[in-house]
Amino acid sequence: MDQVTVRFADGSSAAYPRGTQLAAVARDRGAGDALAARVDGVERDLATPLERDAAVEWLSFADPAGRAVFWHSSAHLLAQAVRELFPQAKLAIGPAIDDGFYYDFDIGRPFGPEDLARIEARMLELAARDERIERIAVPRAEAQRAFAAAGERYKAELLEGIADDPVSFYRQDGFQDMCRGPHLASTGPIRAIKLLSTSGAYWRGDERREMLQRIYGISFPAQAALDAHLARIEEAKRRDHRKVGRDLELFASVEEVGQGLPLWLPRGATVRRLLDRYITDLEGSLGYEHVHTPDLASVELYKISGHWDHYRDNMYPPMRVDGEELVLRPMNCPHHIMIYKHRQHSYRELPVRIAELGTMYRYERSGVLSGLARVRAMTLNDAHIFCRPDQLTDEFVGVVRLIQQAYRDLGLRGFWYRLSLRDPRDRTKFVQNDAMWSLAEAQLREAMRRLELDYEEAPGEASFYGPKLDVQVPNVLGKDETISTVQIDFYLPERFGLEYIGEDSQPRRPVMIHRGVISTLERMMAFLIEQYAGAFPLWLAPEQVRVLPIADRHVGYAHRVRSELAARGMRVEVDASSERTGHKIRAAQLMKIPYMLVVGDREAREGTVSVRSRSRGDEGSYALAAFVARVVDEAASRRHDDAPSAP
RNA sequence: GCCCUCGUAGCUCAAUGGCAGAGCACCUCACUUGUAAUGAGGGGGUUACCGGUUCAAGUCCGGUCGAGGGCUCCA
Repeated sequence: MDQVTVRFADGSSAAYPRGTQLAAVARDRGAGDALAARVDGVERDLATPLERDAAVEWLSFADPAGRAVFWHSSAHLLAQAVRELFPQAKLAIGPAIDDGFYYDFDIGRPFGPEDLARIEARMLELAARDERIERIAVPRAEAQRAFAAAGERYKAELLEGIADDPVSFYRQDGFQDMCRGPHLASTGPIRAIKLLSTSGAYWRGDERREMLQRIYGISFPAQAALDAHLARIEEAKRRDHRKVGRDLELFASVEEVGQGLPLWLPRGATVRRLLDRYITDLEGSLGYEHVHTPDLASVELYKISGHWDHYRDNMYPPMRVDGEELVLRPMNCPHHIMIYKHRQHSYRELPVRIAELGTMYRYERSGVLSGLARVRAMTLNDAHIFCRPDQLTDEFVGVVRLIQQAYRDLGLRGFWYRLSLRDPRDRTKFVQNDAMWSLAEAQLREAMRRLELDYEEAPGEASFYGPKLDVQVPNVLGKDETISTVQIDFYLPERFGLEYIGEDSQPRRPVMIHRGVISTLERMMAFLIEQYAGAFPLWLAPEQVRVLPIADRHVGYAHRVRSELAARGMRVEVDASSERTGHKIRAAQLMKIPYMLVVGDREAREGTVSVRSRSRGDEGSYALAAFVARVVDEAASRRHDDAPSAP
């Protein structure tokens, strides 16, 4: 009785004849949607025979790992279609990514939109044939010969980086590609495909090497899922902060001012001021001291900090005046350090928390600029905490609590924590001081434990001077963005010779924490615009209430209503145009103004307002005083629970 | 910076190599309006910029600038 015992993820187990293929087990277990499987933790094709007892976990399209298999096979299908349509194409790499797949080709010319349509159509034809995908083992030498004969120099180079002999290939319908796998059992499940874009991409991500042509695509087991995905992309476009920023008159970029140098229009500047006040007040209540420092500094300051050596390429070149070399500051920390150094500090007064919404200038390469999200002049919600080593954990915990509070008020959700640590093997990217790193990393873990927060560790993602916590927030497309960051720094205190006087009246070295909570005002603005589709919660709305008089004779009463609200700090305008009420409502809705107050004969006579909410529509009549009280209260509560308005 | 795509009125978009147009917005006039667009009229353009091909260029070609999608970068 030659059997193997299989344990499944649900805890059950079953016995099968040795050599049974996973596909047969899946059928037997009713796991018809399995695309591949994890066998003892290793991903395998369903064609894999079971040769010994094993733990098996099915991977379907519902699992990230299953999707990766699906998209990886889709990438092979893309390569097959391109190879059939462009026989001269040389293949590079084609992995699955978070949202689909891509494949890099060298075909000696770029792909155009018509090419994408043809390739996509060919992929669908190939998938419909439901060809079997099989894994084959090819002796290394044979693969080398084949690549050389076909001129597949990229594949040949990839093979050099692989130690296996034989190496695995996957073959479908006469097309084959060197690949580790696993893959789908056949091409049939790939029923809906969309090729989304083409772009240039450097071979191996190295800008000194060949520029290849990359095709991005996505695929699904069913058309409905593809349609839903494309609808999400459309929704993201509708919310794009660059479009909403223009439509709602929040900010503008003009060529005459320069690349990456946006102008904040009055409405956008209002939101910016509100964010500035909000975070400044919150920090003030938590013991931060706000300062103002200049946007320029002597280049000497950055030579001391070490930034000049590490970061010069991203700084604007120095201006020479009166024998001095000045640079636009690319960060604020050296200025804050000088404020700390301005006088002596006792161990009793630490921690010192110096904060500033400081404007910084970074020379970003032109290709990376994007709306407000990536600019060359930006104002960072920055602060530097100078503390004793024994205070580090407490201070770190305090910063994380501050972040949590800000996210509650701003309505940021779905975020997670990433501890970015050094890669101990990379001796060039990180400051060399093993004891310092170990201590800092241990203290961060301890703080996270005390906060009872889950986090992921990301080795190699630390900054050069110390480990950090990044708070990742998913944007409209579900992609994570780093919004807040808390960085431990033992390095700059050393560079600048920072001190405090200890209990024993001897000088000691403080530790620094660099932290940004709401990122730069530019990036936070971009993020919030997209999150709210421009329909800011009442407390952040640039115009909170608009009064709509029915006819000219009601304009006087409308202004009285406006004054009552303005006296309570509300931002209110009157639409005194000669349009019909429907038109005024439409205009206010399109500007996403939270409340519209319709006032006519009845309201003027009774001292009321007819309230319309942008999200809930007509809410009926309110006594003016009652509405004022309600709306003032709602703004103070910073509620952000009203649904985004329809387009 | 590199690859590709794109650049027409404030916005969204038309215009086979053959007279630069529409809707919205703006201005004027009339209407005095009750919960998502009242009607009529008017102004607004070196078709991003520079050069070339052509009898003729928004359209074709080259360059520059800018934007977008990626690559690279993000201490």
